[in-house]
This record gives sequence, C-alpha cells and structure tokens, in this order.
Amino acid sequence: MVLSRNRITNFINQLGNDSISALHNISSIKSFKKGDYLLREGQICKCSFFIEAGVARKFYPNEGKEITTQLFFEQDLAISFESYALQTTSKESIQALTDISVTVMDYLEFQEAKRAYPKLAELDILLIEHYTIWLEERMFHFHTLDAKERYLLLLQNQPHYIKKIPLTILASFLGISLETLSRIRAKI
Amino acid sequence: MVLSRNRITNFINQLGNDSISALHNISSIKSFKKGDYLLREGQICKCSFFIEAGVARKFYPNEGKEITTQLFFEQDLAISFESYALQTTSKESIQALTDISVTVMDYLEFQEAKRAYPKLAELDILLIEHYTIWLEERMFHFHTLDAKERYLLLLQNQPHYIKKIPLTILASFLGISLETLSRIRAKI
DNA sequence: CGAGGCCTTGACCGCGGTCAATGCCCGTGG
DNA sequence: CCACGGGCATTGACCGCGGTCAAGGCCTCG
Repeated sequence: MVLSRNRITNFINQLGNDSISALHNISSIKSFKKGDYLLREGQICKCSFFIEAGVARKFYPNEGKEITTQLFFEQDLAISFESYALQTTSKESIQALTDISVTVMDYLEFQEAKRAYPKLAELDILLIEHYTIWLEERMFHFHTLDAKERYLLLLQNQPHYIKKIPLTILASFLGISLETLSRIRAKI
Repeated sequence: MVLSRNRITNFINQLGNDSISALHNISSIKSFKKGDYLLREGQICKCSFFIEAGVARKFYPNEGKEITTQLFFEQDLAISFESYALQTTSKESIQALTDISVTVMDYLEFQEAKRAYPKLAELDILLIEHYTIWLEERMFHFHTLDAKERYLLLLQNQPHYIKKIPLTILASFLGISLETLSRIRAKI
C-alpha cells in the first residue's frame, strides 16, 4: 500500500506543467456537510472526489442494513469504482461522515484530458492499481484475520479517526455485527 | 462482469493493425503441464499469461494451507496483480491445474509498447478495470452470500470445469473448509 | 495387491450472529 | 432548567454455521 501510494506522489511530482494545469482546469473544490451524499445509489458516478479534509464512506444496502465498503480519509480518492469505470448506475452511495471538502473532477473531462496528455493516462493507471491493491489486501485480511485482528489493524492504520466513526458503520466495514465490535472494544 | 468483458473485446476489435502487430511482436505461445508453476511465490511477476486453453489457479500459503485466490479459465488473463503492477516479489504462485497453453507477454515490453501506442495504454486500463470489478464482486459475494450460495454461484458460472478441480482447491477459493464443501455437495 | 491421494462422514465446538433489554448521551421543547 | 425522546452503544442469553479432528471409504496407479 505504501509503495503504490509513493509511486503516485512521485509520479505527480514529476509531471509537466501542462499536465498539471490540464488537471486544474477540470477540477473544482466543493464542501459537504456531515451526512450529505456525494453520490446516491442508482445514480451514475460522473465525477471523482479527492478528499482534502474530513472523512467519508461508501456503502450499499443489503437486507435492510447498510454494508460499508470503504472509508475515505484525507488524500483518498472517493468513487464508486464500477459505476465510474463503466458509467453505469451505482449500487453504492458515498456519504460524508464529517463536514468535508473535496476536489471534484468530471469523468468525461478527465477522459478527454487523458487523450491530450498521455501522462494523465499513466496517472490513471497508477490510481486504479492503487485501489486494486488495496482491495486485494482487504480480501486477504478477510481470509486470514479474525474479527478482532481486523479491528486492531484498522485502529493501527487510522488511530485518531476511528473514534469518531459510529460503531455501526465501522462494524459493517469490518464485516461483523455492531454487538461483536462492541464486545471486542470492551476487551480492549 | 459481462459488460466490462464486452468492452474489452469491442475495444480490441477496433484496434488499428499497428497496435495489434505491436502486441503480436511481444507475445509468444507456451505450454505447461498439469501441476507446473507459471509463477512461484517470491519471484517477480515479469509477464502476463493469457489462457488459451486449460485451467490454472493463483494461491498463497497461509498457516500451512494454500488459499486459492483466483481460478483462470480460457480467455482469462493470469497475473499476480500487485507483483506485476509494482514489479515486486509475489506473495502468490500461479499453477496449471490441467495441461494448458498460454500467450505470454513480457511486462517491460508491454510498458514500452504502451508508450508507442497510446491505444494499448487504454487497453491496459480496461483490463485492470475488469479485474478490479471482478474483485469488488468477489468481496460483495463474501459479504452477502453464505458458503452454499457462493458454491452454487460458482457452479452456475463455470459448470463443466468445476468437477475437474480438486475439492481442496475449490473450497479454499470459496473461503470454506473442504469438509464443509463436501457436505454442501452431498445435499445437492 | 498395496499405498497414497482425495473425498466423505460423524462428533464436537467456538466464533460471531440475532434478539432483546438496558444504559448513556444529547438535543429539543415545555 | 429539567424532562423526555431518539439515536447509538453495551451487555446478556441463546444458537447456528462452519471449522477442526479423526476415522473410514474409494480410486488410481505403480
């Protein structure tokens, strides 16, 4: 994870000014209040959201409950991947968990920019690879760690944010019930 | 899944001859015997394997057992993703489950080809997206389906191959013990 | 014919889920 | 300012899915 993240920052640092300004031209900053939706289930994910400050989550409904599939912290790129890539309706919603500010970039404009600046297509690949590696790691953890170990790992990676996120959301992200998570916490 | 697969075939069909022949120039056909390794844990995944015929799997060792993370059928692209993308040592191995023939393409040569033919960079994105969407779907199934439902889904998608794959491998791919899978089968 | 792989079946158990009661915190209105 | 209500967290009782351990069956191939 760290490696693929570094690859991205290094790549951006050595991008030419033309590529950079192309990105700026199609970006804008927006703010959302806690609880606001950046994307609703059923819509098409027509833009990407780069989190500048705050926390958000991605989730989908299942049997009356919400399953949280991803937590977004600062410097994360928030999209509903399949919906964004295929431009189809999204099964997932994206919601602000705190007041947040994000850099929004339009899907179509980014596609055009990639054609004009091949470096941006390379960047796109790095970003997708980063998400894919994260996903593989997540699968890996589900197979090899039990509930408590997964929680401790999350705590370790995001120590100060975790306390602010409702237990219900954390639990569904970890793939366990909120009662189980509460019991795990009770035992330190 | 079907959608993202079609996107790829459509894209390839409308590729120019120059891109196509660039691909051919860096590809070669190889055969492997049942049980052979296409990639061993600890090596760097320096090429991709497009399965022309036969079945293969990807797995990693965990606590004395092997966890199978992916089954490759005809027309699938077999790589150890993180190792391939970052060119780091692989945690996973890739192994032929039957005699297979594959089209091998070198990583570095493909990287060069992408620079020369931007269309190939686009193709690369489609291929990665396909894998990522598959992975998301796999996570989704682990969260929403129980052991039996996951097995039935696999049966449905790959009806004729499943019978030839050892139970142990299928079970670990489904994230269950071989005993449980055996019991599921017994109850039809 | 015997040995080793692979699969099946049984007995048992524990992790984590569900259901339900209770507690706690906080915002709102009387 | 206090009382009430709602949302969220805690805790207990119970249970079932699926794991582990172990014994036995069945091919296949040397």
